[in-house]
Amino acid sequence: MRTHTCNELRPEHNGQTATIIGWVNSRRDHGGVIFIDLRDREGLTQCVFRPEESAHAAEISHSLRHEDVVLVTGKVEPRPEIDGKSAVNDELPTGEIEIAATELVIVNKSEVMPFQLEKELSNEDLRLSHRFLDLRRPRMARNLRTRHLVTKAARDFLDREGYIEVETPILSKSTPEGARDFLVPSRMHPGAFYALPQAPQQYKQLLMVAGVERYFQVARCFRDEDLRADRQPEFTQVDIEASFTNPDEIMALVEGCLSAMFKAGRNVKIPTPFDRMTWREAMDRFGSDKPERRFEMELADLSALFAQSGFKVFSGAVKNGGVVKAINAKGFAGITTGQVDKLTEVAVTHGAKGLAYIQVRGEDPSTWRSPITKFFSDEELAGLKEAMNIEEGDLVLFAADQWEGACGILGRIRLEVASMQNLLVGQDGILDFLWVTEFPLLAYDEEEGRWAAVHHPFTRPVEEDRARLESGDYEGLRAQAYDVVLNGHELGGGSIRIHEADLQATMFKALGISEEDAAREFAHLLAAFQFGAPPHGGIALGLDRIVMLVAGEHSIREVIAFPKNNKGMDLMTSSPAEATPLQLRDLRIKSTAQEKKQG
RNA sequence: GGAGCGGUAGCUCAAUUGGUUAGAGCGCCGGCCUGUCACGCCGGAGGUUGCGGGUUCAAGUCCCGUCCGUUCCGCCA
Repeated sequence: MRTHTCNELRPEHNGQTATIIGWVNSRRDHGGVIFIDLRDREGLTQCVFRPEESAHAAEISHSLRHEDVVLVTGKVEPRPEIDGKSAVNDELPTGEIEIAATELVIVNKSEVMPFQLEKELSNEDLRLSHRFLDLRRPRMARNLRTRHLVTKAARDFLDREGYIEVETPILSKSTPEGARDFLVPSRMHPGAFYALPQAPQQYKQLLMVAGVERYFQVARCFRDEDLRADRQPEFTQVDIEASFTNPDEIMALVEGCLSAMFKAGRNVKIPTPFDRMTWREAMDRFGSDKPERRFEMELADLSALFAQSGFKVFSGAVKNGGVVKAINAKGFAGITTGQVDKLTEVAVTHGAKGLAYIQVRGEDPSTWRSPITKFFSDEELAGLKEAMNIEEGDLVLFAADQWEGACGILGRIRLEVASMQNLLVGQDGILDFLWVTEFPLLAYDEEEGRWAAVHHPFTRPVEEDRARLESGDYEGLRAQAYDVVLNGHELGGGSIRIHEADLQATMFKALGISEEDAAREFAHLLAAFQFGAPPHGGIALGLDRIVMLVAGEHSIREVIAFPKNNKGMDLMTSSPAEATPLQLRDLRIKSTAQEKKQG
């Protein structure tokens, strides 16, 4: 067997006989002398085959092809100097030596590869259907290792903090709130189904009632919803819960945990504590509950300035209790018509009627190019110039609507403009962590005509808002909930929970869940709360997203070994797949074909 | 469910206004080469332009439908 890995031999090994095994990364056949770069997971080592050392090994080395698995034995030698030129390869850690092969065993031949490992591949289908080959690429191998290091760092950190990992069931119970569940039919209980957990939320709260006090789990979660670049139907959370705690403690814990994870995966020290900002401030200044703060372009409030404006779109919005907000895209007056159209489209997609803007061609407002400035008074123009710090070359963009809507639209526009202006190019090294606190407790769902939990139904209101919850005054209630944000990505969210049966019942009532439904769906939780449930709270961190950001990737698929494609399929194993009639019979489920037959 | 972008050789891509036999690089196959390291040089094979229909003297290119991929919206407590 091998005596060394492919990233182990150095000049100090010169003269020794070594055996290495791995994949043929490349072959450079000079007719007489042949070079092979042998690869294992640790690195590359050059093997040189010369007829004078072993005619046999040199002969069969000609037949080597990409990705053959071979075993090479030979003497470790320094790279020679040829015609005064050194053959040392500075790019390789093993570049000062080579193995002069005396024996070559072809362990296993490879078919011609469907793609070249050293080249980037845009065909996602091909990558996923041959994932076992895709993962051989150095970048993917590195990502797998990064994931391991980051996960291990989280486990080690939480262990040191007195948290114990407890596994909770995968075969679980469907819950009425939240995402669609994956259902698993029960053979022993025909017609009944398990659900795969969307999160171990209720189990971890029950573990608090059980007296575990400090729990964590690297937990697989499942949601049957449409996918995105940062969303998979199954994903992993670092799930944390503690008793007798408060938001400050949880936030400090998470700061320590994330520091350990980034240190382990990227060898960077992140400054703590993180900044904090209420949800209201985040929305007001950045138009997002996960602010990207690596560039400025903050939202300004112009409601007072335009309250009496002759431009009815603005004054009307204010009269209706709304706001006029604007951003100043410095130096972007040269925006193209196509880009304006694109921004307008973004605004309309998110519920705006249109997008008002001013291209600032000069100091004097008469030089400004805009479809709306003609409606403004001189005072309004002067006030606008002052409020927005308008200078030649700027582009000012407006939104007028109810506060949350206007902020949200402008927040999206802000990100789109930043993308157009390349404001984030070269900013990958900046890690801007932020806590967003005091999320709303409830939001009105127009479609369903009821109030819904913004976080989840177990989230505790801010204590001073509790009376309003109990009296049915749901507008603007704040939750003891917090999200941790990095560069505009939500890394995790948590809250202090409800631990009293009566408050939980009040919450279910607010969500329009009847007492009978609550008793049926959440009996275990309500019962548990009656036996000395400790005050508790926690958080869930999205491990896939964290690893993605640690690794500098742009999709979580790059840091998941075997991800699903956009349609939720595993192209390698071709799942989901139809079950056999026998399987379905055991489960007493009719196949689609049978149903059609029966009409 | 909706919108954008894409689908041309094994891979990455090109193909002018609709106009000759759809090209290039890499890979693959064969030959040459004793110091390369993405070796080099010579030669070769490889295509139902995702699929179906339409317009046209002529379609990779235009139109309609459909399938697939991807990004986003809805959705994701």
